[in-house]
Amino acid sequence: MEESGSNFIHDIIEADLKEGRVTNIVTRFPPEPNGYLHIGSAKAIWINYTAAKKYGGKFNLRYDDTNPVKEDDEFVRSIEEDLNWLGAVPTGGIFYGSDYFDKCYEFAEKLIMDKKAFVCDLTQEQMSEYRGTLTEPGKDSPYKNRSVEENLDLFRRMKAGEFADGEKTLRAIIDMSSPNMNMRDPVIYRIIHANHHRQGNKWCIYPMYDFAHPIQDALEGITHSLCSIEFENHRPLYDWVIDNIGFEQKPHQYEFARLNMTYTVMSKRYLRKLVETKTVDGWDDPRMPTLCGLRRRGYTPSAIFEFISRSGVSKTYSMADSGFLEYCICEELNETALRRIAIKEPLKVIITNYPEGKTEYFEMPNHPKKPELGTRSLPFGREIYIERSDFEKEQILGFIRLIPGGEVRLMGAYILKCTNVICGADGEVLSLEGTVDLETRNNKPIDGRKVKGTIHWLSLQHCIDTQIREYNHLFNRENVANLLEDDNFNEFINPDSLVIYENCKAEKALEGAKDGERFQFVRSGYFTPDSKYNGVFNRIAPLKSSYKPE
RNA sequence: UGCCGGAUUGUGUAAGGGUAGCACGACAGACUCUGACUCUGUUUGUCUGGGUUCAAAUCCUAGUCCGGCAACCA
Repeated sequence: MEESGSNFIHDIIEADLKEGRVTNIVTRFPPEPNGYLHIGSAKAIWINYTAAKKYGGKFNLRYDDTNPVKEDDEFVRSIEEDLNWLGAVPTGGIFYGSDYFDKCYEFAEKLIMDKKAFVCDLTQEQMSEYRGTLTEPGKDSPYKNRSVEENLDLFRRMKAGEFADGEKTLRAIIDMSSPNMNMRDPVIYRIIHANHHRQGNKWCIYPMYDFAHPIQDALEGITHSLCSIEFENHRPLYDWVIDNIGFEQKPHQYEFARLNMTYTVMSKRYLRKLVETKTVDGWDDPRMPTLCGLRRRGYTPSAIFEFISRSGVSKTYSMADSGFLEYCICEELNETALRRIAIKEPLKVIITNYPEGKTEYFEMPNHPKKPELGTRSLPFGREIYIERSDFEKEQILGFIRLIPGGEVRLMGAYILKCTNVICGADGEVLSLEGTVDLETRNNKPIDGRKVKGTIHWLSLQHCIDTQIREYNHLFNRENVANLLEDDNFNEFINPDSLVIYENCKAEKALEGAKDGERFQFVRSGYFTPDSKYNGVFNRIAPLKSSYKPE
């Protein structure tokens, strides 16, 4: 992961460094272990990781696990796996927000003693009423004037488990008339009698994010706490906590725009829904924007970071073109992927002028522009398969493939002429007959005639069976982020987001292709073996085509 | 009718008083035993109105539009 380029966050860091406000940069990635990481998480990782790296600082991973009912070890493991895969090493260490619960508790008591927090008995409904609205100020809780002693006693009894969930909360004393809702005496501790994935039953009171996060940042010596725009309104509260607890070294929060992409959703809520409704084949479905989905699809961490890096960082609401992500993986794979032949919809061709039982071998380059990547030999025989779409019964404007009586180059082999079309009763093409020009092995036709098209082929005797899965946009609308409010997004699901081809043929060299290997299937796209199902190749991305049928 | 942000070509992002640049896309052409890759060229932009200035995307001002905020979620 390179730290090339710059953005407004780097400008801030450079100014802080220059003015001597900070010396050692420390950033952090604070995922809540309540779901799988997605490409938007990768953006947050990249921003934090590269900011620290560029300025010689540290990058922490911190599981933000302050709510026991939502979090799970399963997600801790998946986050770890995804981070490993990305190669985002937490140079500053791995932490858990819940490991700071003792500290949080201590600071909460301090706030009480400083008359900056009180125990409130209001129910959730009541609190909502007291809070006011966006345009009207709230009013003070009737419990706001409890004495320090009473508050301390009550808070300790909350901790001791004397009260039921929701019976009491600890609230910061700030300002019920603040235009910022977050400052209207926000709850900082609530009672939850639940088993915590890491703390077990040690606690029955848990700090809220707004209280815990600045504390965690301060304790870890985070200098720049980078998060997405939605937390912008929380910054005053973040600063309030830091100031009122009295940390000497103050971390500062800065916000950037989260990643949105066309034709997909990024919120955990909707991703979960896609999984739960079985719209997709799990969190790692290759159509999902999750990191495990992208991994299974065949994307590389480098392509993902290239995409994020080149997309830039700003505070402007934006919608990244998912075609650009595809461009980034193709750009990389064009350089690195070995070329192979696979045929999605095979059409048999019998070469009538080629001896029965004869097999000859053609050396095919593994990469057209990189001879150092070697060659493999491809057997050729009297019966071959070609791609059904490379044949047309009639000449079509702009079509430069095989037609009856026409010629086409068999890639790396001879020029083939179609001499006969065998059709079924309904006119469907069953197979072809043809002849090859034996003079054209490694040669252009001697009579100088021009043969424009080149198609790929496979010897019927020597190929293996396989299945190919092509993936397209999950949604049929560019912007689905705003269209899902009514919860029935089924009508926006692209029915062709997964297309399975059952009876495909592939060259022998593809047999036993391993997890994580990526190939270019010539004239088709980039593919990788599926990690879940044997004998299946997933299409990572198609090759571009400038062929536009009229 | 509240508060906080934001607005630069189709998309994303630079330039922060001095020639609006880059990438992707689109279009046109060259090359090609992958209609890929590569190469060449073209196109389109500073939200609007005022103001300051020799000079404004940039500063001021008034609007407009967009995003976020009323969990004991993060």
